Amino acid sequence: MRLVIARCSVDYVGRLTAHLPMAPRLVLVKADNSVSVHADDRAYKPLNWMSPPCTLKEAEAEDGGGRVWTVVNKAGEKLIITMEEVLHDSSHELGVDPGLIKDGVEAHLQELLADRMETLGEGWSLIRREYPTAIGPVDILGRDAEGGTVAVEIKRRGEIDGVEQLTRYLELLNRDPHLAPVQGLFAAQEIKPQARTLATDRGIRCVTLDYNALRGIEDDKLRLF
Amino acid sequence: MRLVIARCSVDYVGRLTAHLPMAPRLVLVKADNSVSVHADDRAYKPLNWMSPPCTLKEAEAEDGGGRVWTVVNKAGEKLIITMEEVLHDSSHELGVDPGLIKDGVEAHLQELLADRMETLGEGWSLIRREYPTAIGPVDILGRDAEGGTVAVEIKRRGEIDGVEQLTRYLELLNRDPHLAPVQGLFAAQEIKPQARTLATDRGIRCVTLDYNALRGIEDDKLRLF
DNA sequence: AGCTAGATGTCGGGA
DNA sequence: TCCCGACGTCTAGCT
Repeated sequence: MRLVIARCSVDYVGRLTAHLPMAPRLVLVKADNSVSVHADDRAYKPLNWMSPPCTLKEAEAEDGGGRVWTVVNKAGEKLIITMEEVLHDSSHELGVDPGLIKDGVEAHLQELLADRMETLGEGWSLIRREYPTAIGPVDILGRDAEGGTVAVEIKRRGEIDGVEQLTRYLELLNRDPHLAPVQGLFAAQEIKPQARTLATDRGIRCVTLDYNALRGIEDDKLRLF
Repeated sequence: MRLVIARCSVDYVGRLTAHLPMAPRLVLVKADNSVSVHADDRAYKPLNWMSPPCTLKEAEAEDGGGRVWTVVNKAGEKLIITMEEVLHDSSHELGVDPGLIKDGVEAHLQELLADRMETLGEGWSLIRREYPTAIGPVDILGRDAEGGTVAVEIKRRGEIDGVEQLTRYLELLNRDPHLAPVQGLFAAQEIKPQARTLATDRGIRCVTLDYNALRGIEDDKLRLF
């Protein structure tokens, strides 16, 4: 990891064309040769960057007044950094990162729900997770107390495109005489009003999930063993 | 801008729960108090971060063996960084960035197409760009050679949600007796197979755009003046 | 390698 | 403020 603070201008030519006028910025070079240019605001997003795999070439400017970095990737996208004045330049060995452990994403919600179908409806049971269809897998396919089929779409945040997605699945599943009629259920930790309206209009039931409660139930289960 | 290289562990509790085991990393603190934690790979995305506005509190660890940073935002999301060993710590004044100048984005495609409706179909003409409807503006509304109305949705990459969007517009526009029947056209530099299938199934024609060719035509036009 | 769907998406514009 | 669509989306997982 190399940290350079420099007055620089930046040009990117690739999927679009972009230019940054001369100003002091942080230029970050990582072990994989990737480069990012940061201003002194916004945590997440660099002003400009080149993702790996890419190559970095460092050269003196023609007028001798600074350095020019040229970063190129396979697709021919190019990032050119012209440094007028270098204020800081240090390198550090970090090694490979052990990586991030996440909890609470959609995949996890799906696991929890599949284990506790009865939180969706009394007497409901699981047929299978990731039920395959021609247009992609349905998050959960289940059976209600009367033996009817239920297709469940799970989102962390329920928005219109999630309802559209479920609608497409339902249309397809309802063509299968073994399954039809298939009921739709839209489950999310938070459902946007527009999504709820659209779902209700299409006869799709909405359920908001309490992740902590679900996890709590799971924790209780684990505590029994 | 403050640059810290440290052996640290990180915990995030907010929209999800995430944990990073103790390892050497870059911790970046920007002038707006935002914090990001970077490993030595991937240019774009930090392992963990807190977006502004947020507050940063620095304290000694209870056992005196290091520092603990607590970053909190309005929503109560929390990022906790425990530093066991600080390998580098420097601060730099950068000032406000003059900002990025972009060119060649999506809006440009729309401009180009509006100017060259005949590339979409022989004898086609423009009614207007950003034609307003109750659910948002249609990218281009035009007329075909027979005087029929055409709604055009433009994307750089054509995917399913773009087809859904156009479908909603068409449904609405077709309720207007002055416009109906309205034909749909899905135009993009690249159209994904699933999107093409869905569009075709709904009677929406697909067109792939050649940005360079369109721009070339425009350049030729300019060269006349 | 190509494709699909998820994301702590982030970011900007308009109602 | 919320809502919605664009983004050099990025990224992981699967065919």
